Amino acid sequence: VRADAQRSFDALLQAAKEVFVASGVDAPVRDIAAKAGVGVGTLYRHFPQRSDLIIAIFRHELDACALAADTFAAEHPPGEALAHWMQRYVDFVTAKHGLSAALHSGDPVYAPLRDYFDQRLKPALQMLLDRAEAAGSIRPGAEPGELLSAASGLCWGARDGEGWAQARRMVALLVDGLRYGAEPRP
Amino acid sequence: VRADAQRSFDALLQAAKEVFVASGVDAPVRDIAAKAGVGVGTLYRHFPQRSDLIIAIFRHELDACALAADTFAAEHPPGEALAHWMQRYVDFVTAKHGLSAALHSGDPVYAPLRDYFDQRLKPALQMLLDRAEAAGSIRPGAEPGELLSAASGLCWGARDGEGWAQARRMVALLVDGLRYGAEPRP
Amino acid sequence: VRADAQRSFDALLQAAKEVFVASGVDAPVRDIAAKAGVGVGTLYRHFPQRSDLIIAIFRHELDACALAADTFAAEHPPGEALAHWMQRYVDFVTAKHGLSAALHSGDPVYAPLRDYFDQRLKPALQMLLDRAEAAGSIRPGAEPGELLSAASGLCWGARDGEGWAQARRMVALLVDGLRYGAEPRP
Amino acid sequence: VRADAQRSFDALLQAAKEVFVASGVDAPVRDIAAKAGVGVGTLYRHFPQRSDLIIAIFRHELDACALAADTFAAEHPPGEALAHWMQRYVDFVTAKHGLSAALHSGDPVYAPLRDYFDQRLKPALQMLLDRAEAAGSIRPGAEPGELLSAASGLCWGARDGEGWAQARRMVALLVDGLRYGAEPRP
DNA sequence: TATGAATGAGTCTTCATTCAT
DNA sequence: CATGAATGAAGACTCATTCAT
Repeated sequence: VRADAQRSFDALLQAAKEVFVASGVDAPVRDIAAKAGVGVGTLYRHFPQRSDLIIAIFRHELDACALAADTFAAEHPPGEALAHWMQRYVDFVTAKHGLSAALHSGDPVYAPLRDYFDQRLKPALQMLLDRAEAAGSIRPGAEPGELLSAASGLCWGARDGEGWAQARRMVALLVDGLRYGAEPRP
Repeated sequence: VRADAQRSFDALLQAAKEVFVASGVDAPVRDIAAKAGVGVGTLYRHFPQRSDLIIAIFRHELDACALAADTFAAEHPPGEALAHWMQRYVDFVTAKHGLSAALHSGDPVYAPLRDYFDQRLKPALQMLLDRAEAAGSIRPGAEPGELLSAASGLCWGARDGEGWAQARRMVALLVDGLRYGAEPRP
Repeated sequence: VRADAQRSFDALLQAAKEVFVASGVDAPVRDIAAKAGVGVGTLYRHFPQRSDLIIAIFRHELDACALAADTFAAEHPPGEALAHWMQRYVDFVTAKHGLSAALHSGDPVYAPLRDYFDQRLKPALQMLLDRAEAAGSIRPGAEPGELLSAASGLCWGARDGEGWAQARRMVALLVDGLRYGAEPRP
Repeated sequence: VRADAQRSFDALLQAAKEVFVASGVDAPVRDIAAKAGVGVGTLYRHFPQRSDLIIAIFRHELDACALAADTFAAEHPPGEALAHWMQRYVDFVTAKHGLSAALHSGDPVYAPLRDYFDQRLKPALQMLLDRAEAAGSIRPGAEPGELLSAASGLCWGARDGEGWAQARRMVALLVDGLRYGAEPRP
């Protein structure tokens, strides 16, 4: 009995993703189960705690986001790579609507999640910042942790397409702030 | 009986202020009524919507913040006035714990709160933006509503002193973004 | 607003009495509320804990049982007063079907019930034991808490008249056990 | 495959024994299966009804308890044999925590169990009573069925070591009651 | 006008039982 | 035959909101 479980697991993950986007991370458990086409018992079997589900979703997409940093770094000039990745991060955060709220909640259950977040994304952004700084595209002194928090904040409440577009504009503005006062090098 | 009503009103305002700080703006209605020493019915009489209560609490300081725009405009060069006021706005938002959460929640219950917020602060910021733009301190096209939302978002989770300092740094960075690409005029 | 509450309170008490007899003290909260013709919220308002409801039902007769100790002590010789009261206690327990079950369940929900039970009946029995012991009618060292538990246990399943008679015989036997080895004094 | 089935059967019996002691006869089915190291499906195959499992366990231990009567009768004086066996009976009942509840539940599925109970234990206790009575260690007229019920009741709620000790003390007290008023014979 | 009692929908969570693998 | 995943009914509890007093 393996295929069933895997199918349920995947369905739950997918359903939770969608429901969290639509209703936030505090959405009723029953809604997620219903959307996945399984009983609530099945949800509880796979994810005893709500945070288990959140973490499962978060890790998956978070990895993809972190990996994108390398791709962008390889395919774009330093300054553009940074800007692009920040937009990519916006997509990640807005898609995971409410997950940053969980991250910031201070609840100790999310401690591992915070650690994982820092562990994966901070180095990725740090790398992009270093390259952009070395190229003189941005001024020095940017702190990756702060920028990630800030960008998350700028995505706050971005549920619809307009909110997403606004978040992208504001993050672009933030990146422009990094560019302000930079001394381009040859 | 008019004095009673006024007494209830004041007690509710004071109680809500304290409860919001302690438990956030989503605190149970009953807790607020209990702290005020009145029945929940009385609370609903004075504040039919939760947002009415929130507005009542924040109105005074929100007004003060809006008025500060004029002061800064009179006492500083356009670009600096804008930057200073944005920091002033950070102070307001971080002091009103949970306010930005309510603003961004998207919950229609808070619609009146958003309306009042926009009605007071948008014009104030618009004026500062216009002057800074006219002076060539910032590039054109900035949207006050977006900036207010963004700055609120940057204050997300800023409970302690460090969070406040970070919020100020990030808002300063955002303002630098506005400066980036501007063409200074004589 | 007093008549409503009283009406609900009484209805709940009456309903709970009937439901407990029919389905035991673990009957669904909703059943009791339904039988009383009120919402579950009303039940929780009056009786936040299930044990509060049980206590409310049993309190009156429990008090009467405790008071009987004084009466018996005044009207009978120490040894007989003890024996009589233990039979009185049997009547109380057998009449309150399910009470001892709740008392013995070990469920922390019933802790307040146990406390009240101990608070009322332990001192009453202790007094009777002290007097009987002082008179040399029973041997020393009897523990009131144990005896109450034991007598409750002996009433287990005593629903009909025969069960009641048997319970009385067994409790009498237990009291005889206390008498065994006593050294009568003048 | 026959050995597998037998192994599962035995494991389930042993596991159920332990789980019933720890959590009572209403313990989750899953716990028993888990402790036995088998799936719940296997449990249901061997014991379609919960009562089937209870009965299977009960009979085994009940036989051992009944046989102990002969052993005690052979190795101790009549009065002591009775007292000892009653304590042995306490051990049996407390070990089978909650089984007496099932026995008293009135559920017709347990009728054969009740019959078997009476058929095995009543004669055993009757024999001990007869011998003790003949020796003048106890007064005449004791009814084995009542005593068994009573002793079961005294074990009510005896989950921990202290409860067990108390049950033993109370049963000893009950036996002392039988001794009270006896006329020792040479 | 003030009160707070009443309502009941909404949520979480557990677990006996079935059945696909 | 064994497994354990899936199911979903059942029950406890909360709290925003209404309305009788």
